[in-house]
This record gives sequence, structure tokens and C-alpha cells, in this order.
Amino acid sequence: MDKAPEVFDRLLEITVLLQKDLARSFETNGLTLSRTHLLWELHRLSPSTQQRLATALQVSPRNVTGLVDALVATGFVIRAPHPHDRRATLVTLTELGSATMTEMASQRVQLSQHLVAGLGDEGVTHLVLGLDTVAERRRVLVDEAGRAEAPEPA
Amino acid sequence: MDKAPEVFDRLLEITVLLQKDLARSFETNGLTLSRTHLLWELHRLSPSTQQRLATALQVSPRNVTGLVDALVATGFVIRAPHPHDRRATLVTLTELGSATMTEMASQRVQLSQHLVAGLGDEGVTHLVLGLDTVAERRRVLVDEAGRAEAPEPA
DNA sequence: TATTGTTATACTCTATAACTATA
DNA sequence: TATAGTTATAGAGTATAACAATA
Repeated sequence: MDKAPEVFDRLLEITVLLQKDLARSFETNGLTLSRTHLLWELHRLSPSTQQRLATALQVSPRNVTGLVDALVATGFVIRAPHPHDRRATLVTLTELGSATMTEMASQRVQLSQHLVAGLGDEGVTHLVLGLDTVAERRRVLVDEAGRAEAPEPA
Repeated sequence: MDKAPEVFDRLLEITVLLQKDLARSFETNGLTLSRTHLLWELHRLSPSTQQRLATALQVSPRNVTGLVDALVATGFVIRAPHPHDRRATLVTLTELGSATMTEMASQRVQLSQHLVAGLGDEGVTHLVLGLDTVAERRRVLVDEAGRAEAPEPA
């Protein structure tokens, strides 16, 4: 009974569903998945240039321009000139943006606890260990593929 | 050291990365994530009406029309009239589509095994148990939210 | 010369609404 | 009357390329 072959499919299926759940819940706040993702990174990165956000999100600078435009229009962030580099813009969370992210952080903690309810401390530890292993192995694979100049995993 | 609060974030992060990896590898075959998703469902559902695909993918019928158009144009599927219902269309994998999905299935098995390498049989069992628990708990949450008529998890 | 962000352009995914042809 | 699929329309996300201002 080797269950390894199914791991990837289960991981993908669960998270696709969770993402759709999330997207639906964001709509309530007038947010989309991509915009929320940016906001979430900004929550960590404090005031940040768009360049930095583009790198963090692994997305084109042009894309960030559009997302920030929308978030400015809806009042979640503001643009301000960079104090030392007049080419750059600093994007900052407004109070609304900040409050929304704080709220979301606490909802995520709650959600996490719901999701693992019934596993027990040991079960959770095993799950996290498993997820970390997967993340690490993925990184190794990507590195190898990158070095071979031939992206190949599917 | 309660690790439960992080479970959701880790799950999301890993799968977002895996999805991007996947999308990149699909490009090699002239496929996108959504089109591959449809192909993957079709691999299970044999000849299928577009309506059924729309339900399986949780997507609008109009959307399926577009995806199938693209897959027909690139030779992965064909449309054929439904034998008993002249309103409906049956979508079927071509040899190319079928071969591509078979190949992908085997690549996913390989990828899965890579991803859990180092965990050991027991570790894998724990991981799968954890993922199943999460999936089950999510289902319960969605049901509850649905009954309360107020989608609420975040 | 290199970098930051923008305008221009284009493609994909997605949705709703109105319509056609069946059932 | 209800269902299967399409046309029409629209908005969001994404990318590349060309360009402006600045470093």
C-alpha cells in the first residue's frame, strides 16, 4: 500500500479548493486573489518598492502596476515617492489595508486550527514535517532543472 | 510549540509554487493550466458533455466552450455529436490528448515520489492522513457556511 | 549603461445575459 | 418549460516590448 504516488494529486486538489474558498471570501471585502496576495506580501514587507513586490510575487513589474492601481483605487494602499531614489515608488498599506491584513492573519490562524482539528499534536507535527519536506524537495528539483537548463518535472 | 497556526499558510505556499512549476512545464506542450485541468478531468470522464465538464471543473459552461475551442484547435480533443441528445456535444480525447495525459499521469507519480523522498513509509502515511483530514475538515466547514447562508472562512 | 515604473498591445481565464436548437 | 451550447460583452490577470525619468 504505497501512498506516495497520490501525494501530489491530493496536495493539488485540496489547495485548489482552498484557493477558491479564499477567493470567494475576499469578494466580500472587494478584493481578488491576486490583489490579496500582494497585500499579504506587503503586510510582511512594510513600505516596499513595486520592484520588490514584483520579485516577491514572481510576477512582472507591469503586473504590479495594475494591481497597485486597483488597490489604490479601493483604498487599501497608497503610493509615495521614494526618499532616496526618485525613480522608485514606495507602496504602503493604509489603515484599511493594515486592518484587513491583521484580520486576515487571525482568520488564517483560526482556519488552520479548524483544518487540523482531530489530528492531535503529534499528527500536526507530522503533517508540518511532511509539508516542509515536500517544500524542500521541490526546491531541490527546481534547482536541478535550472542547472540542467531544461525544465522537466510535470 | 503549537504548529497548527502555520498549516494553512504552508499548504498554500507550497501549492502556489507547485502550480507555477506545473504551468511552466505545460507550456512545453502548448498547454495552459486551465486547459490541462480540463484535459485531466476528461482523462477520467471519458467522452463527456461540456455540461458535465463545467460541473466537474466548477466553472461556467461558457468557459468550457472557450477551453474546448482551444483544445480542439491544438489537437488535444475533438467534438462529436451526442448520439441520443442532439443539443449536446461529446468531447473526447484524441490520441495526442490521451498520450499526453498518460504521460502526465506517470510524471505525476514520479514527481510525488521525489517530493516525499526521505520521509519513509511511515512519514508518507502520516502526511496523507494529515492531508485527508484537512480535506475532510474543509468540507465540513464549507457545508456549515453553506447552511448558515453566510460564507465566512478566510 | 542599468534600473524603476509606465504606456501600448495582446492573450488567457472567467462571468453573466441573451439567444438558438433541441428536449 | 427546461437544458446544452453559443454569441455578445466585459473585467481581471498576466506577459513582452518600447519608452521616460533617474541612477
